[in-house]
Amino acid sequence: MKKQLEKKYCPKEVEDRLYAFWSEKGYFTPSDDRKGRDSYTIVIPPPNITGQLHMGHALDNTLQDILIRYKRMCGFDTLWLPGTDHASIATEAKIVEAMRKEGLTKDDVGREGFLKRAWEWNDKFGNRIIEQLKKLGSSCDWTRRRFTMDEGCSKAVKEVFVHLYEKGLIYRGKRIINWCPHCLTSISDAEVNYEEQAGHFWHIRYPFKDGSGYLQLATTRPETLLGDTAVAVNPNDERYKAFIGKTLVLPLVGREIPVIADEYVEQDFGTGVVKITPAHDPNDFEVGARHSLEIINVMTDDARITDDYPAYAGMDRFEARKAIVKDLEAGGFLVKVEDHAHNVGTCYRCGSTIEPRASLQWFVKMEELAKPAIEAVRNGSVRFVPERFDKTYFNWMENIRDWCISRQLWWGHRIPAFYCDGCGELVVTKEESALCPKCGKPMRQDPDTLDTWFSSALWPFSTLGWPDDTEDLKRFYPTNTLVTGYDIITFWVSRMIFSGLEYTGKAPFDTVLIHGLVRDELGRKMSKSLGNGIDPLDIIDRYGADALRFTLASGNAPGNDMRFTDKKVEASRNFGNKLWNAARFVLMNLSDDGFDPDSIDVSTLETEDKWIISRCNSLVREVRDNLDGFELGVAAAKLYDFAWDCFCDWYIELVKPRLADKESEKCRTAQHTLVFVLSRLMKLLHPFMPFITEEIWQTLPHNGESIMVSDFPQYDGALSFPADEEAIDAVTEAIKALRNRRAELGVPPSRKAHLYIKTEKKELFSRSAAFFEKLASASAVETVDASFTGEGMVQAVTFNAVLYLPMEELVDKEAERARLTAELADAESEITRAAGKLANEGFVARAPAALVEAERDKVQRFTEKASQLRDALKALG
RNA sequence: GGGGGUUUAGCUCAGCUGGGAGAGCAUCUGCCUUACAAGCAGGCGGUCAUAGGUUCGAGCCCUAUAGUCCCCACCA
Repeated sequence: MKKQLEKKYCPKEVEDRLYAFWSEKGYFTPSDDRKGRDSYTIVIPPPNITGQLHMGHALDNTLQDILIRYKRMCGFDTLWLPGTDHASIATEAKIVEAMRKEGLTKDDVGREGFLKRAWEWNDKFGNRIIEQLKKLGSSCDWTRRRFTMDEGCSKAVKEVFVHLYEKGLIYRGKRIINWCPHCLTSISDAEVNYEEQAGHFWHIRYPFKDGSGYLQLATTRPETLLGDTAVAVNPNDERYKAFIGKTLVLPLVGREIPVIADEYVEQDFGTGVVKITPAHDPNDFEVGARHSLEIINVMTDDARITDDYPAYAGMDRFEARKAIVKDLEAGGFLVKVEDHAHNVGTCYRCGSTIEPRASLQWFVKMEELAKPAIEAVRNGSVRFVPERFDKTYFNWMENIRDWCISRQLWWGHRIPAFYCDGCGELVVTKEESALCPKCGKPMRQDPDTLDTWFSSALWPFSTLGWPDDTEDLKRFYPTNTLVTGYDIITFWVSRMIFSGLEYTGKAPFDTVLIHGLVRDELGRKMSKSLGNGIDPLDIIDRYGADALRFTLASGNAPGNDMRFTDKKVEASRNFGNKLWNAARFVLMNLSDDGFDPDSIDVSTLETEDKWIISRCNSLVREVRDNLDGFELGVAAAKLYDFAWDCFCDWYIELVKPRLADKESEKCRTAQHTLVFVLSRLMKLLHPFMPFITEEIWQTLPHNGESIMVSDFPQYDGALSFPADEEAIDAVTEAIKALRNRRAELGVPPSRKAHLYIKTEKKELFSRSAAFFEKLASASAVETVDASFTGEGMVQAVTFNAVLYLPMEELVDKEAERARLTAELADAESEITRAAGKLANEGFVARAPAALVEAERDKVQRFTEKASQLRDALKALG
């Protein structure tokens, strides 16, 4: 009984059904009987619970799924561990926004109420992106799904915090941090985007207290003048040396401030005089620290002027700027205003202008942690693919600054530090609450939460049960490949590396596979504000998940950005359809289901069977090599070429005549070869296109219940037939030459012609007569002796084959002469080129012997060819 | 200011450790050849950004220049 497939492949009918099938069978979960084997583990870069699947996720997860499916089929104890990230600031912002629509603020609902809403949000939306990942075909072990705020991850976070604190690597200190007056939290340096804005330089005079004149300086932010506690000049600046140590009176405020000397001031820039506002500028803060200056904060959390300056109190910083400039002008302090473009830091979440602000925050001391992390990459324990990204990494790690980990947010891991309001004692503990060790009173927990990346940094091991010494940790840690975009090497990858080394003593993975960004058709970054994002789910809906996956996996090199166009997906969809139809062909020609798809009796094979099997065998080796080397795009291209060109366009066509006689042994061998090769091809393609390959494989004769858990093909020396490969290559070359010639002459395929072939491999060509009849419109094929001459000469190079195609269309002797003359010229130039190389002593002496031999062979063949052409010209008269 | 990518066919891009330039799309010409028109056959199209250098031999390695994109730092 023959199974039949629909004429066109329809992904929608297949994908959900197969995904459910795999899932029910439990294939995604590492099976117990593989325990003890070499493990292969990937942890997913956890998507934000606020997120929707975008092309970046689609790419990232396609690559991971290809690797994990490949390794699973290779027999590894394979785990792909999924989960989500609580994404503190992003989620909190969304919830605040949702509450705003209800007319509520955070303070209205309180911390408990807010967190309740946040957890509800997670329940409601945290699943969304997980379900979307399934649509892509992701073979994650959902039974091990984790969340950065679940109990285990939270335990790991506390463990690490306490560990680092006790080691002296976490400290609390007053520093300048980036403050977002809209989100009302500190944000890390990495979360600040700089954009150039048109601004001004206000030149202001600061008078000396003793009335002996003034110093002139320039500022882009006159409102910070309220917090000035010094004015600085370069100690080597001859213009100002005399003023160092004198006292100035701060305009509008009246505060007496000193003139100090600091190397930080550049003499050439502006007037060479700088106002110092330690509370509102990172550089000024450093200067202030060096000179023990007072730190005066002049702004509230939401960037309004504090009540300490009644004239401006309550004004927003930009209003205050106007007011202050106006007052400076009125007071005669303002000298001039210049236009000045400068970079302004903005919040990556909301775009508000960042206010640098001195405040009390928690920091991780990075220098000591960074050293082993740098070493791990330098000595190869962790490898970036492509390699060049280690430079990005080194650049960041070698210039690392302390990491501000406290956030003034509620959604996140609360800092496990407790204060005693009575005596000011500080306790850091893993416990839920604490009593003051000095006065015994209940302590108050720090209200702040940790940077999202603090928990993400622990992801490769916290998800496997660390700090407990769990079975999973032993079985799957360290993980193997981390797949992510180059945009988060510094945020995330670097932090996982130092964390893994510090807490587990091992690098968390051995390879970091970096991919680029998916851009739109015009090469622009996909973004919400541009509205140019392409929804992967929409693409899946229109073309199928396999088409999307194949598109993302092919046509670009690791680490490079790619442009996404519907055209590319169409090409992939067409490829899927091609496979589908190849399978239909094989099935409709299958006379029984008894063929073993996994082995074949080599002794029964015809030359063309050996040709395709041998080609397929080389393909197996190459694809394995490419996948092992993370060259997924190269592997995809080879599979595409083999499937379309070798298998469909040649092998199937070559074998069609044999399939006509269902009773013959040759037919059965062809059927078996078709099944054998197609089945192997499906396995090789399965990591890339899991759905269609499973569907086809299931329909073909098969061993086992799913391609997903079948064995990935292995190179087999017994399936290598170089002589047969060369033979069929010679035949196809001749066929192409004939087709070419016929097309040039405009002869329709219906016009058959008698073919004479002169060759040193008579047996091969006469045996191949059917191929020439089927594929080169020959009416009959006759092999002839070397003495034969005739009209319509067509040449192939291999085996000195010369084909004669006598046709009425050739009567134009002049045209024929011109063509032969041109071919002769080509042949002669080939001879000249090769002979020239051989005449080069350096080449003969230093090039590999095989290469030299090949050139000699060429000279011989083309000499032969040229001689044939001359004969043909002579015969033409 | 520091670092990195990229420049190959009309378009989008491959080209792994140097050994005669490839694919898809587009375009042109012929084909419904009983798996596939989402297809088949054939063609057109490239001084591999520029200038030097190393080498018997360079798209690939080195140096410089130009265009373009990105990352990091951030000048009051």
